[in-house]
Amino acid sequence: MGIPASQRLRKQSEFQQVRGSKHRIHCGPFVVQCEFGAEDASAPARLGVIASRRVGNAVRRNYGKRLIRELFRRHSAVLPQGSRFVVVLRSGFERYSFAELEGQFMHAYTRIARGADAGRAAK
RNA sequence: UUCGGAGUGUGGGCAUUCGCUUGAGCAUUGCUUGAGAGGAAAGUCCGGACACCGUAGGGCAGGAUUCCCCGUGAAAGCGGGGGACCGGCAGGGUAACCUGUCGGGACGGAAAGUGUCACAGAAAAUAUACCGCCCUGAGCUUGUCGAAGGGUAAGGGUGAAAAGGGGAGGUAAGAGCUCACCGCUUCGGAGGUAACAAAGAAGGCAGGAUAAACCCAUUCCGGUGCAAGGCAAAAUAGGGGAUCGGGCGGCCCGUCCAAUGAUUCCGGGUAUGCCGCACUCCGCUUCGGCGGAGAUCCCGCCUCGGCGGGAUAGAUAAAUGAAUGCCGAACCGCCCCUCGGGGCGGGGGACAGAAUCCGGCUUACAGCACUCCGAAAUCG
RNA sequence: GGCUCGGUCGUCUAAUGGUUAGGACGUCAGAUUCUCAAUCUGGUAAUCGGGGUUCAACUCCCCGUCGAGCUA
Repeated sequence: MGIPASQRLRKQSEFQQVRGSKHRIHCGPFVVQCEFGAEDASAPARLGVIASRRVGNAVRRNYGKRLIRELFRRHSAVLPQGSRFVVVLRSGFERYSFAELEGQFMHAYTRIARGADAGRAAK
């Protein structure tokens, strides 16, 4: 799977900070939330995945987390640096193939990029 | 042969590329190389190892255990055999019951004591007289009448359960009241390692069920659980109130510690990293490792007993993955067809993810293989 | 991860092992009203699943399942 431990969110405080963010995008099988400029501008983006018990048993939860992390790893180069992401898995994600999930993730990314540009322009 | 059920085993394979966790090496933050989920890792139902609680000693309370023998195991448990009991079937018998066979499992004790047994029924545990049967019989309407008193558990009906069975004698009617048989109880004890129990003797028959009701007996159990526990760092108000002994855990005795002591409540802060922890033990060490011994698994050799080599998951918002290609079972569609199968295309694997470790139990499980049981069809 | 507790109509709750599992709110039907509300009457509706003990189980025991709580 995807990403080293240094690029994962590991503390409850970090999760709660991103969960309070306004940037939230629904895309069917999952929800993406992000926060820009939380870290150093040169640091790579960091990711945390939330899979509640509603998603399924331990096998399904871990499988979903692996898929999301793999998507993050493939496209981490184009994500804005110094940002934090939290992906909340929803039940029924298994109905989507890996390619479909990738399309959903890229769609979410384009909206994130627009939001990030708008945020920079507002400053 | 097909279908169904139960049990056991197995639990898709190979290659390439890109990644993750971790050990080692080189280098200095990159490269090389090794390792990387299960039979249930699950449920957390039992038993241990290990760690801490400053005493783990005694008693009570509480919890667990439960026919006998053998094997295995540290224990829990598991396997085999036997005994008694219960249920089905068959045979004998009027019945009670006996014999045989198949199956079942939390199978010590109801004769230490207490409790409960609804509804129905006269009566439910010190048995009882509703109907019925029988005797005496006031009375007057003299009858197949009958107030009242008494005898009776044979018959009726109720119930899950009604206090031995059917028969003969006996009687006013009846009754183990008496008798033989069967059953039962007590004594007994051939035999058996034992649970158990044959023969025999005595007794007219008591002693309903329930202990997965309290309980009694038996054999055992100190408590808490790796979020145990240790080290380091950081932060804060080392604050205020109450109690007077506290460690102690459910209680008592006992024991240990001790008034700048301890507990508890209120308010506030922190909840981070490392070790424990990754086959085990021993020795050496420059603390990085090295060597030896042992356990388990795999491979090779082989004189079939060993020898040689290799290996032993260790994460913590929690690694063990993704993509592509080839092979591939179930299943679906089409075609051929000697009706057994063959070809082409699609399809692409059940339950499920280590969390201190180990042993068991329970539960989930597609397909395939094997064994057993049942049903149907065909052949002999 | 470890430990502990619980599950009763749609919801909140009662029931000593013993009647047809009771009550309130809800819901449905009827009555009342010109209509609605309120009110009255009646109905509907449940023991988490499986097995065992017992004459009889919501209750006792075992296995599973779902859901809570505690624990640094």
